[in-house]
Amino acid sequence: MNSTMSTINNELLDDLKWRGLIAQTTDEAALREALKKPITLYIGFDPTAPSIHVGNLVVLFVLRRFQLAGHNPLPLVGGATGLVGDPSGKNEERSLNTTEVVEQWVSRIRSQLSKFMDFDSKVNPAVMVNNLDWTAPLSAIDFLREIGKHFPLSQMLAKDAVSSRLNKDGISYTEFSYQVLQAMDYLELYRRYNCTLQLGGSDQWGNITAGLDLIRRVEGGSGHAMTIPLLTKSDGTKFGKTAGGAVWLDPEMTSPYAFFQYWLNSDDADVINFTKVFSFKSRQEIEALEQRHKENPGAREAHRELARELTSLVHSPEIAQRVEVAARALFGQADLSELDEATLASAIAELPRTTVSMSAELPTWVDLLAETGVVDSKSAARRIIKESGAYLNNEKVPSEDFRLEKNHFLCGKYALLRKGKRDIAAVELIA
RNA sequence: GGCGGGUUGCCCGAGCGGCCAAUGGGAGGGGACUGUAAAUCCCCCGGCUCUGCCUUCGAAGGUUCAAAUCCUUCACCCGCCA
Repeated sequence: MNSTMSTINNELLDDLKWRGLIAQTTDEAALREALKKPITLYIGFDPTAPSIHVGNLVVLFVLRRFQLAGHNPLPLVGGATGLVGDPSGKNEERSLNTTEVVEQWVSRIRSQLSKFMDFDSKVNPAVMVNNLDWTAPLSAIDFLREIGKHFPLSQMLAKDAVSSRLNKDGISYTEFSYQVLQAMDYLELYRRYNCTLQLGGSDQWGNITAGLDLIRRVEGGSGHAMTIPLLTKSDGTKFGKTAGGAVWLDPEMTSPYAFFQYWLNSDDADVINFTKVFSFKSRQEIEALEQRHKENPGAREAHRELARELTSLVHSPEIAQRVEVAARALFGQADLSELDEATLASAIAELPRTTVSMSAELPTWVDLLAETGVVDSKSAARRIIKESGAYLNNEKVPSEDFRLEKNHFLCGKYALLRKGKRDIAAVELIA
């Protein structure tokens, strides 16, 4: 991200509203007024996994929109809060990760966050912060005297995240304290950077307002809170989940090919909403796109645009280009045997794959599919064959013990395994 | 502390000595129809060296030819009484 920053954009809140990105704010008129000048704002990301996922992108992109509008973003990675565990939205206590693991996740997430912010702007550079920096040096006694003293227990217990847990399986003192840590972050950023806005998912409201209370009590200051709605899909299922789990940004965890496919396969009913949330196209562009989508959904133009834009942003324009070409080759009507070796090789490079040796007897389709991880077990692979959803080079696999032969390899080297309509893997024959 | 109820496959939830890898629903998967969409219909849905074998019904023991189902202890949850 290196474009020159636009001047302060008074339309920001209206644009966010139009995109459906505002769930709740503190005094909106006051926030609107404050946004006429550049302000400093933050969002926290806790290291609960080695990578952030597409769900996290929703709020991260809102932070980016603020920066594009001329404000000063502080992406925060929760090196401290990640060690404690946020009870918000969780109905049971989570087990703690080791400090080594969290430390490693912090550094990975930090570098992921970096890709979406401009740290070199002369006007409003982003500043990466880690709450471990001010939390770790604090002693338990100081914490209790300087911070804890300002938290009335009645208010802490009234927070949704806490009270719902008290009515269920209970909550540990550790997770109970989470809101205090997050409140302390806001206070600390208020002091250090005059940060006066915290963004977060809608389940963060309680934690954010805890911070506002603390700022008022300790500094007599005030700030704003804004939450972003949970993104939902039209069919009611969770956004950002596939059969294989979350859609991650880390290319090792979700391949760029799979990432691209995830967006390309969005429901027609969702694709425009997703575009509003994830695309940095203007309202005019999106409305025009929506028009074309409605007229001819089968063209999948909106899907393609969304997949392209996001894959370019998250991975790179080159990678986006590559996986799109690969997908086109693999899904094209064209006979696979007509693909030239270079096209085939680069398409296959994007797929889950395995290799077999020329010397030994060639394995069965079942073994190979299980090996690539497209199915969970060989039983599952056999089942697919029985249900006639198994393909080798786009031809149906007839029986369970179907074995590959040398002449199956396209260009003498590659074979394509497919499960169902769109799950593809590759086998490479090596000497 | 006392009494009673519960803990089942990814989730919810039946089963209460053999016919149980375990009813049903949801999620998920395959097929048909399409547009690498949705809806709909049909089928599948623990694993394996697959006409059989192995591992699952909170944990560990026990009774029995045979247990998810009975007994004992432990852990956690939920009621009612103190």
